[in-house]
Amino acid sequence: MAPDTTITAAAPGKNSPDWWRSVESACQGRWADSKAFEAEPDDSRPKKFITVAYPYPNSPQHIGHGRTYTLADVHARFWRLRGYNVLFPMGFHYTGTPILGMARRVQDKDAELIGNLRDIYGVSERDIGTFADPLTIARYFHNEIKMGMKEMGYSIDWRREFTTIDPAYSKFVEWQISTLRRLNLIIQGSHPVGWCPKDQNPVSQHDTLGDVEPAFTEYVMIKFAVDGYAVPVATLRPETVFGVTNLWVNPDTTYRKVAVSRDGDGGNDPKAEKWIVSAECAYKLGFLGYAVRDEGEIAGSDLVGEMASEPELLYQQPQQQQQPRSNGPGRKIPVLPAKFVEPGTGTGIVMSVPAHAPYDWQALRDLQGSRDGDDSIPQGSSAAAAAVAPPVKSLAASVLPISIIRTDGYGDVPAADAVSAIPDCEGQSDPRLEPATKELYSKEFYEGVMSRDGPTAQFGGMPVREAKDAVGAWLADSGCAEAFLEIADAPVRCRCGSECVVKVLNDQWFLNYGDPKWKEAAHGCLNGMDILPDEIRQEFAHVVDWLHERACARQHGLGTKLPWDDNWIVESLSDSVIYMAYYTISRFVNDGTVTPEQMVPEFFEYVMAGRGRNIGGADGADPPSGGNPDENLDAAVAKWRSESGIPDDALEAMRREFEYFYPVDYRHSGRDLVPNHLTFFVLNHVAIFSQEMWPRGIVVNGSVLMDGSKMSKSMGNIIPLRKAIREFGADPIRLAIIISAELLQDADFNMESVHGMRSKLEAMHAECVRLGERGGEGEGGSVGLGDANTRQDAAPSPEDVWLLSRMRQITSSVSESMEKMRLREALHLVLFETESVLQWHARRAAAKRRLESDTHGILRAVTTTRVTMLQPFAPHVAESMLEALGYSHEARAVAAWPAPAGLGPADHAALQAESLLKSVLDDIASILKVTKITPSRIILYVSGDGSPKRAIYRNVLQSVLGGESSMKQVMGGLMSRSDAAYAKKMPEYVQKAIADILSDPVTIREARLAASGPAGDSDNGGDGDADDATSGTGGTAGQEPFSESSFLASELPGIALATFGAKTDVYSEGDPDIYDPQSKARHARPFKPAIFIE
RNA sequence: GCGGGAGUUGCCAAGCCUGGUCAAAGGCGUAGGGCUUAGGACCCUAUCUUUUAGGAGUUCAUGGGUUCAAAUCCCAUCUUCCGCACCA
Repeated sequence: MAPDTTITAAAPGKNSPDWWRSVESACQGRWADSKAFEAEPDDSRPKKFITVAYPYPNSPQHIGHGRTYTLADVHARFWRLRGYNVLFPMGFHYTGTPILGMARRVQDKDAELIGNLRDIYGVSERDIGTFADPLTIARYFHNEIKMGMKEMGYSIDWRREFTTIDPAYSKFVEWQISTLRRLNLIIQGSHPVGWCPKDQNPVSQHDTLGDVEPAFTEYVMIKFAVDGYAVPVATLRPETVFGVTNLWVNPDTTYRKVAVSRDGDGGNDPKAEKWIVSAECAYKLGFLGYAVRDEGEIAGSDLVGEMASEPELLYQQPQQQQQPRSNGPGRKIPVLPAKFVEPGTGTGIVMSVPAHAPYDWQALRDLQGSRDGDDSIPQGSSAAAAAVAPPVKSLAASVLPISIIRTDGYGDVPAADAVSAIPDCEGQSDPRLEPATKELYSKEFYEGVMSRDGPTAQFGGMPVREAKDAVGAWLADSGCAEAFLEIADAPVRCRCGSECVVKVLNDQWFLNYGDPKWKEAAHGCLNGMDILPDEIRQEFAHVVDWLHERACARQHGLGTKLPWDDNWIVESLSDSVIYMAYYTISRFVNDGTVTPEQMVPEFFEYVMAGRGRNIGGADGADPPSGGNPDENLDAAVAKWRSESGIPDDALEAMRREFEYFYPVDYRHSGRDLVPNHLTFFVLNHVAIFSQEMWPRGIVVNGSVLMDGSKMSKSMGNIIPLRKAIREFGADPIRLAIIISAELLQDADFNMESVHGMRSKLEAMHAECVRLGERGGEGEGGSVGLGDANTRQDAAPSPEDVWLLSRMRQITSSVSESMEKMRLREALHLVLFETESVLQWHARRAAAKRRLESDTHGILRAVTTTRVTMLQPFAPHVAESMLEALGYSHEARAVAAWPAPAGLGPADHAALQAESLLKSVLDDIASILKVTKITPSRIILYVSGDGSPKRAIYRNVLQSVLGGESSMKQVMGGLMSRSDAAYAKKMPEYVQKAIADILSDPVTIREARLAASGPAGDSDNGGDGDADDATSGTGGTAGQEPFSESSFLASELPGIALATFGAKTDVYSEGDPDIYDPQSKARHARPFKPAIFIE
């Protein structure tokens, strides 16, 4: 006897963590020894290829990661038990930037990061010391995660493991990206990114202090002119350009005069323009694709009082001739001072639209403040106004608002309305102007319409929300305006401390997901896929529609270089979209069958696209199966093959491996990857592979909450998986994860639940030990239910028949749930539903004083079935349970998923009989509860076999089963039957019969129809049609009709005595010797006996 | 804004697709009991209101509607969570 088998069969002792560890390590050792999960092509078996998104090794796994992998593992194990050849592999995603960022932070001795590593992730000081090297980090956590996966019992084929920086993988990515380019799906263009000027790096959320995602504000920069200089203003509301009355500069700021050029350098480019902007703006322009050369400064105060020209475009429009704007065409507008102008925002110069912008309105009022006779001057602004130089004041006084947008609920000058709604406004620095501005903007944006007359005539009647873009485009097309991007939630700081800017990258490579043909193919693929759960399907469809160009290359980080441009590295989501195919050959890389040098693009074309297999050759039967026909390529591959140096048999083995396992049957991942990875996965497959290699299924799961709240480092509620395994055991954790929520829901994980699962499993195991100690006829044989019917005597007990029937139902429900990945439901059935079924059986058996030897056979059989179904969920302890039940090593190794048929036919008659028994017990209990009597005798009156109620009941049953369940319909049906016209006299009974029937499950109804007498017994000929339709149901056709009175007389007294401590008599309604002191018997209805208790 | 979810009896959470088996699973909490006097261990019972006969009443965000029948289907409203790109 092998030592491992003795370890696991023992019951858990006092120290349950030790016991769990021993069970787990024994099982895991056995799996490894028997290479249980090393899948090879096998044409005699159907295959399933199940994959999960591989982990990024920048932290250890926690429970949240554990969920996705556990779901996938249960899935893989389930199909394996169903006889499929399942491949379930794993890799590690090294490419990307976060690990680089971590390494940099370790170098910088970042206290927060080091604290987290030490306290939350439990990394030793010594190891942390080595983390200055990014690869060391990746390898450390790679190992950590892998150990955790093994300890969780994931059924992974580890021979195929790889990392995304392996040279061979890089070759694969080169092939992928070159293929996409050959198919013209990769394009080049410009693209803005958050940028750290010091590191010369794009920044993302991981790279910023406080993990802020750099977001952009897109301004329209409109160029006014002063003295031969362009004076650009940045605005979010380009449509208001028609209402500009003046410009604002900050008088305390020193502006820069700069030479700006789109290309070349600002100084020497003859086309360079001279601009005046704030120093901050000049700096930012340098990152936005402009060449900027400083040519001196000018004080804001010196700009005040200058007159600016608006863009020519605005007064060239013929429409405006009808009603010239106040200052006339080609008008000049004054430059005025305002303190609210921030040099760090936009260009540091602002256009003023006093009719529609509360700040502008108020700032003008502040300047005009001392005007005589105006008693509406806000308090507090007089002092400021007094300081305004007289020429400026008179300039300001000449400015009149130009109204250009009509909005319901506002007057001609909405900004004035908005400001006057602020009591005692304290001038342009009043903080209440901010919300007022937001509100007015929002109202005008959604409800406003451009005025039909005046300067806006060209856009007259257009809703503002459309005019905004239309005017912006109109200005830009004419060269009067340009886009200006700025960090929205500034300042965003890089981890190095410097402030980030927006940088426009000019030669960025994009995957053109906007290509309509590509989208169409992706939709086609999705439509044919099994998406679990199906609710998420429309989300995929929407993402496909919504995707457009996506950057697929970056300049820094770990990864594979673009084959045609080694300044760029393949972006790390783009290098992970078809890698499942790589699993089919990675074991050949790992064992040295093929070397990275040999893995040229032609290699992949041969193995994965089937090219070059029949050129000049053998059968010509296989057309090239690549998704993209290309004869030159075929020829090239054929040529390559003859000189590749890879032995034919090795090459064929790889091709066979790919052909056998591909496509992916199910791809598992978290819900967060739906809008990116999972959709890219589909898109890239349809682009690169031929249709028969397109993925067949996706399984999406929700995230994990810890005790109801999100897991986060700051809350300290991250529990590393390996720590949890040590404490509770892998199987209890697996079950707690599965039982906590259905697939798409967020799972609320908590330790109590793990605890509960552990005791549940321990109790089950103890039961197995008990059953196993008695031995069993199936001992050493196959694991199954062949020994279920072990009773030697002829007639099995009703409760045994019932138990087997229920198990059959449960088994088929579990199978169905598993196929749809409703694992929570499946596990619930295995654990709890089965439990309550067994409890009822035990109660029945105990009431009959059946001996253990009598029930042992059936209990062992049922428990075996249950444990078999538990295997995918709790693989370790289930194996130990099977062993405890007495099954040999060999039998356990092949223990297959139970087929419902193995339990014999479900006996609906037995199901309905037990249901009757239970409802009678419930009725007795509720009578006792209400009356509070202590029963000494219970008398039952069963509706008489020949009573008219039976005939009515049967007819009603037929009506209801036939879909007619309203009183009207049922009565109509009854009337048409000659003998049932009797029903007319007892409509209230008919009503009750309908209610009785509707309160039973359909299977019970059907069984009762079959049980309520042979077809046609109460019919005077004629309508045999209805009877034929139902006579076969319930599996009791040809048997004796079910007799309520004899069933209850034999089965009820024992259990009633055990339950209520009273003896029971059962009478039929019409019995001559009936004991019925309170005339209860007349209340008896079929399957609802009347009860009298004394 | 665009898109996708969610709102159930003290809490968490099933059920809704396939309307009647739903006063509504399961877990937690609470109360009582047992295990006989260690345990944050285990087991049983109860847990919307009402009821001395198995019954009745009122519930499943809110308001309408469809139906013999609605937590479940339809419409509207309110509240709330998540994703929106170069980032794994």
